[in-house]
Amino acid sequence: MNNLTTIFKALADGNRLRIVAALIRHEELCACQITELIQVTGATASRHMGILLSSGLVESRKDGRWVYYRIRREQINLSPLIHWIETQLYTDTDVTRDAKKLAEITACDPEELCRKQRGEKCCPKK
Amino acid sequence: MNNLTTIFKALADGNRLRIVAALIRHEELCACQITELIQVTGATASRHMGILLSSGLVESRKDGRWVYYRIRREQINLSPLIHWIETQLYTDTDVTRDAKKLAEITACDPEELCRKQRGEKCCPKK
DNA sequence: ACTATACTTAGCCATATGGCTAAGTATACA
DNA sequence: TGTATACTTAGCCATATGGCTAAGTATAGT
Repeated sequence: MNNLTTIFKALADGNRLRIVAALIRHEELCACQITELIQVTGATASRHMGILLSSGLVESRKDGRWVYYRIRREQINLSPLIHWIETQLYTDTDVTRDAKKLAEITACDPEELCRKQRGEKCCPKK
Repeated sequence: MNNLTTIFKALADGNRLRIVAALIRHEELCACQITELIQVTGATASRHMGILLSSGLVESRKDGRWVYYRIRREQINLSPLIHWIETQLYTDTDVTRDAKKLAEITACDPEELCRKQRGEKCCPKK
């Protein structure tokens, strides 16, 4: 039951739910993309990802300086939950707004995105 | 999405999850039975039930001085979630302990249970 | 009408949570 | 080997949460 409360606690925050929704649609996102999406500091995003990781909902993969996150789809006992969330969010206005924003975010390299986050110019659109 | 975070917040507490688990098994329980199960004051139990009610997971029915709660099973979009929780908790040790306790609790009338909660003698077993 | 009582609401307190900044770690590249 | 940088961890602060007691509400029974 402790296990289950950890999962629900992980999902009981608007920003983390946005992240999960984003990962449901995008297969894999890197930390800076998630940071850009929810508009918090990298430190805050990192902590959210830590919570999602330890709940077992999400897994990460390190590639050089970059960390990529994805839904742990091989956890088959979680998949009905993920699927349910997906159906609940299918027509959600916040999620569709995020989806639009994510399209822009994923359009540029993480490389460029991070440059932008340090205040430099990047990514023609917006 | 706000709707969904409300649901997950409602489930992101050990005592409320115990209550949901109890209601999954017992169809209907009254406030004093829930209070007895999770061993908090009536006021605290009442607040937990308020949170579960406003999440839409649970509904209530008043019968005289008694209030009965049950899972809102007619909410068909919630039923996959409820079913998933059920499968997750099926072999859970905390839940089986609660199930045992609930058997004792439901063995006596709410009438008697409340008498016990005021410190009077009640219910032969324990 | 009055009292008892099952539950709810209000108000208090300790802890948990989510944001931040600043410092730490690890990796790429000159 | 040294610097830049992508992310993590530590520590701070404001707000949220979950427990309690006490007061309020509604209903049953005398």
